[in-house]
Amino acid sequence: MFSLSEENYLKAIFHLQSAYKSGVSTNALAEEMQTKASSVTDMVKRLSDKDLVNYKKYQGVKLSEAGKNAAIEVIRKHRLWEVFLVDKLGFNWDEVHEVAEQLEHIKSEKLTNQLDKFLEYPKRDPHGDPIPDSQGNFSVANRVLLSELKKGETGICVGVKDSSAEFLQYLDKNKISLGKEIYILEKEDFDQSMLIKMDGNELRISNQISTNLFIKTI
Amino acid sequence: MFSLSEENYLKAIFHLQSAYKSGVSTNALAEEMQTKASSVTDMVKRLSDKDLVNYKKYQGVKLSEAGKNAAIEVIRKHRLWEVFLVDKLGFNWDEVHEVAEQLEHIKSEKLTNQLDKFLEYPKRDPHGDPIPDSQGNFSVANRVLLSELKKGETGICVGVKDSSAEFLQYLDKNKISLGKEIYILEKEDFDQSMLIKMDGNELRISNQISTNLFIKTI
DNA sequence: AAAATAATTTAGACTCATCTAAACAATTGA
DNA sequence: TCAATTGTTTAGATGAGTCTAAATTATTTT
Repeated sequence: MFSLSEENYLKAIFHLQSAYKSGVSTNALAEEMQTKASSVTDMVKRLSDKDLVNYKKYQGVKLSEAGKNAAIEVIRKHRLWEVFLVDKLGFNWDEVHEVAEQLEHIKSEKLTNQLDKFLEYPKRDPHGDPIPDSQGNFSVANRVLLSELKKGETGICVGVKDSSAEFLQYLDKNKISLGKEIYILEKEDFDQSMLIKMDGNELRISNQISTNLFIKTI
Repeated sequence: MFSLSEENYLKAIFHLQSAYKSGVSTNALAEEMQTKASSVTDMVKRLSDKDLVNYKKYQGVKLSEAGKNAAIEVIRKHRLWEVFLVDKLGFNWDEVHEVAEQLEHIKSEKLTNQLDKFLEYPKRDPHGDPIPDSQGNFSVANRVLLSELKKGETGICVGVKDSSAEFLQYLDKNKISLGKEIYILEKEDFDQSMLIKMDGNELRISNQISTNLFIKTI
């Protein structure tokens, strides 16, 4: 079994690793964990002693197979609990993160698997992220950022990259939600903003927004 | 907010306090917490500094109003999660304790109250213990131990005093569950064992069993 | 390629929660 | 009542996880 802190580090390394496709640097991990580089070095050594990561001084850190499995298990629990909170307890998608951050550390295989069953084996969490199954397998999404679409193209909103409450509330306010069809009317060259059509209405979207919305093209 | 360890101490003091109706001794608390007396003294001092307990050297410890409220909140969460595990996730009543011990520390008022609502405001947990409402109020049960009934009396099984897996499994094996009607056919003077009638069948019950089953007389 | 800068690690300290061993206080009983 | 026993507290140490400040290594710049 791993400590709460160890699990959080493994999760953070997993996320950074898939974002940067290489060894994760101490500073990047410190930034992600909201802590100091020296604390990261200490923890990374402990994780290395437990063979959860491969670490060589000054060369960043990578998850071992065991570390990766542990990280995926935590992510599975996090996303299942998010589905529970939204679907069963009536939470909004911008309210679930902190609570799921706590629930993801509950240790009981039976709990996780029964929850999965109770929720009818959901494939994605409320933000469109894939949920690993009990074997740790999950679909790597066939999706692109809205910012990559060109004028005249259409896509369906399938996920968010930033799942901060602020961004999600912005989306709520503009009635943008998963499953919505979006058509690109115009795209400005100088600031990358776009004019989109959704539900028959026109809406202007900044680059900051379009680079945080995942789209499935149709 | 309180730490996991602080919450566990508050809960333990609450349970011992209502059992012994006076200040809780260091050794009793050490026994309940499965730790050493010196560790208890340390923690009790910290709780006292935070005004969660009243403590004077060598005179045991009592919960303050704030400490009592915190303890009740933890107990409320513990029992609500137990209901969730049994009613929604199909756990047996002997499997819920350790998981609920973890879930009871999740901090989110909204979560607790929405869970309560989702479960339709249950009054008792799977072991028959009362669940405090969001104001901390709960019915102090009008119940007696089975061992207190006399020959010829009848009662309904409403709770267990010992909720260890071993005891609960014994009850399962003998088809004793909450709601069952029990009639006392015989009571032995020398060992306090009793012959009971339940579901039309006769069953011999040792004193150890009858002192751990709560009954409502009818 | 040496100097400046940035990234990383080490050293030493802190808090929380625990422990053992020793000291001290309270209770019991001869 | 005073000695023995039991209960409780203190002193000092430990491990996890964190911090600051200083030292070390890597990378960039000139």
